[in-house]
Amino acid sequence: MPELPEVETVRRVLETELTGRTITEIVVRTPTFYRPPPRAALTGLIGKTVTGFSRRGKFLSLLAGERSLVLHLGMSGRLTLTDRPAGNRSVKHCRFEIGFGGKTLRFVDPRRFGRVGGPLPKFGPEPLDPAFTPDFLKAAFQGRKAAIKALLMDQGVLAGLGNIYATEALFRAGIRPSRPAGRLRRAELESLHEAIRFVIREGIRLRGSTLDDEAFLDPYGKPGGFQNRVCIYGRREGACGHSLAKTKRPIASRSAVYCPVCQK
DNA sequence: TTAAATTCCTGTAAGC
DNA sequence: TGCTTACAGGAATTTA
Repeated sequence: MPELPEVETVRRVLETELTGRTITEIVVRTPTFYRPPPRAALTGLIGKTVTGFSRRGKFLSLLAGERSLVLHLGMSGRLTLTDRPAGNRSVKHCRFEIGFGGKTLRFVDPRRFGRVGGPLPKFGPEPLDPAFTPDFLKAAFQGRKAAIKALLMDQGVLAGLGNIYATEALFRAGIRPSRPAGRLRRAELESLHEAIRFVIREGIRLRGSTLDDEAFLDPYGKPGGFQNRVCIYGRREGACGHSLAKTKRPIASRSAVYCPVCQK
């Protein structure tokens, strides 16, 4: 599922491939989005030239001068580049296509959790921004009783972490996902800060993580490499050699995996 | 203010 | 084998 490193990987590819190209065609293939895209936001792009792509957290924005189009991949969304013309009806789960005269950008989203258009929500800092510091974590967690993992995945606290990178960062920092955030000690905040930056940087460097066949692929259709560096996510035994445990209760309504030996 | 629960959806896995 | 059920996930929304 796309988290910050995956979205950043997509952003870099699209910026390289599409900047300077002019949008010639918009094909909305399935009008049955969970949140239907404002048609005008899409069709208004016709004739505009792409000036770049930006990313905030897991949100991606296509920039075309004054106009922009916000995209979120949800959990199964994929942006695919093809040399085929738009309008191929045999592509399954294709929600819309943007034609660039010879190149086509497809938004394919089987589970329809993806979003198109609309404003960006409020975010916490980017993990690789200088504003993200151990002191920031201390202030953000002050007095909070919620599980640390829930806060790490709260985009309003810190932008870009999802289940995979939060799980990995907590393992590397030796902190159990169920710990109340406000009770972390200074040394733990420091190693957590370091661990978050490490997994995000590695995730970007390795072009995201592709954990199974249906998982993330970049716009060329290429898998990422971070799955080979994963220590506990999706594994039965941790990279530490210990067998992993699940928290009794889900955290932020999803199961949380940890190493009962290494994570205190 | 915070936090927990609910909702969207469908491919996959597990259970019978 | 075929059917049913449970589950997974991110974020907006609702409820406590």
